[in-house]
Amino acid sequence: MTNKKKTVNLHELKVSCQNCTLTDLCLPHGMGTEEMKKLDAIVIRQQPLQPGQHLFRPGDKSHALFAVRSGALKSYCITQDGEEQVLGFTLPGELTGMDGLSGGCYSSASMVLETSSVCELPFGKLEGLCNDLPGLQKQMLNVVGREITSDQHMLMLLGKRTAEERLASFLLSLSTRYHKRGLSATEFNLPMSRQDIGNYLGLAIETVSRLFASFQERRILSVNRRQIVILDMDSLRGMVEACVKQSMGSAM
Amino acid sequence: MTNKKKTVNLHELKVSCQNCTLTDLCLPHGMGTEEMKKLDAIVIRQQPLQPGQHLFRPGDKSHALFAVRSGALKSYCITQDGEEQVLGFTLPGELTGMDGLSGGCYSSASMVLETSSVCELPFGKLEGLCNDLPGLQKQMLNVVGREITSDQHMLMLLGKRTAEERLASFLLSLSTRYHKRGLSATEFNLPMSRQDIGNYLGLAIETVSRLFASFQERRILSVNRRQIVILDMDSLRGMVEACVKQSMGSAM
DNA sequence: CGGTTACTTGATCGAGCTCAATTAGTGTGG
DNA sequence: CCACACTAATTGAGCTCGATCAAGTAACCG
Repeated sequence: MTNKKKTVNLHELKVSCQNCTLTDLCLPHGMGTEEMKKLDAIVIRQQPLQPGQHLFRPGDKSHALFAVRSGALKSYCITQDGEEQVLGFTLPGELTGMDGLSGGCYSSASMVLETSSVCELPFGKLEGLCNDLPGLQKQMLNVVGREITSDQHMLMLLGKRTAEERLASFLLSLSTRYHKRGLSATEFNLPMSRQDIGNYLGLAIETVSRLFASFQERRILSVNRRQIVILDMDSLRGMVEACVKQSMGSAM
Repeated sequence: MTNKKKTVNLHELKVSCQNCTLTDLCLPHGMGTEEMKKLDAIVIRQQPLQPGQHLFRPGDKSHALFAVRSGALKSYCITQDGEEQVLGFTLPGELTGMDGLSGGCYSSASMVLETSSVCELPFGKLEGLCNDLPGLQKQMLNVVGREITSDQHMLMLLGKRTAEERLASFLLSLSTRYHKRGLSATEFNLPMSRQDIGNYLGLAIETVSRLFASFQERRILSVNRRQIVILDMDSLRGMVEACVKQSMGSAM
């Protein structure tokens, strides 16, 4: 770590915002090269993180947003009686830590699910930069607004939808998000456990398992542990009569 | 409307941000007099609105946030199968319209529940002002962050809590919010119908009604149609083992 | 008044939870 | 390489909370 300055520099260069393939999804959406360079200057890039590691925990002094370059995170909070409540998953190109924007500390935790590479965007510097770059300020509010719309979509899901509709909606959301990222919309690996899925969707783990089995029987999915192949996208879509047409797929 | 210029001016003066009793809750929280005057200049004040009127509907081009001075609003969206999903209620001192920050249009509707007076904060002017007033920019993100935290609290409620816990949590939230506004924490009128409450909490209207009856039997509440008196606050609190300790009470 | 809407109360039923047992991966150490 | 432990996931059986269906009551309004 003390040797090889050059290697580190090369690495830094390679992962600058300009060369990142996530620009369409991440903060610098629609930015010019000059603007992106300025943003680039404030971004802190961490070493890849391992499963189980935390970006932050509830109560931690909040200091930054985090952009996921690769891997996957889950957001959750802990209820007073010690239960975990999964709030969402953050996939490449998406941001987490927005609940830290108010109150000076995070109200949720963010945990790494699979080896992930993450960019850190310090609030203070971000705010300062917003004054220079009106586009960034707009984009910040845009991203935060998407988060709100997405949360509202989840409220609808939990309030009104059956177990089957919830899982279908969840799978479609993952599919859409992976597809945006340039990956297959029909074949992907779940980065999270059944436990996490059930918790997130407000269902018992057994219900999730049974639904996967049922979808498989009906030739809608092929499921092998965490490997998912969507065989009948239309059937899934048919189950989801959502309001905010798949806005769930945005920064969650 | 064509006569009486003076009267209008007097009215305008009276309802300036400086004289508003909501400063502690609304956007200008922690602002100096000068800053508040600038904010004041961009605020549009509408005539009082009547029950049933809409501030906006899903799909409307989004142009502003709205701050409620008095009265109450409900936010909701419509699912594809025509059902209504209530997303939240906006009480005095709180903002609505944040889901319009992304995508150029509102994804939800905002409807007046009881005669309300509302301030309109145009996005464009708000953004411009953020450059002048770093405090405002911070406060904007703060308010939006609170919205996110609050939505996350609802996710937990709908995902994990029983009908009883949901209604208890809802009543405590109202109590807290009215109390902040200087009103009684124990006696208030519900601005919304049982229908709206049930819809919001993901419960059937009959369940809500039965719970009110049950709470009354147990001397926790006194309920007369929409008049609520909380008799045993501790019992209510005991039912709520929430994570983000009553952050639900913030701008919803 | 009669009609409409908001709310309450009762009776029944089922989606999904809970409890419990089984199976399939994933290391770990000898 | 295999036995062992441990966790993740599946599958089965019964039960419960809250939804649904249905009927009745109370406020409101022209």
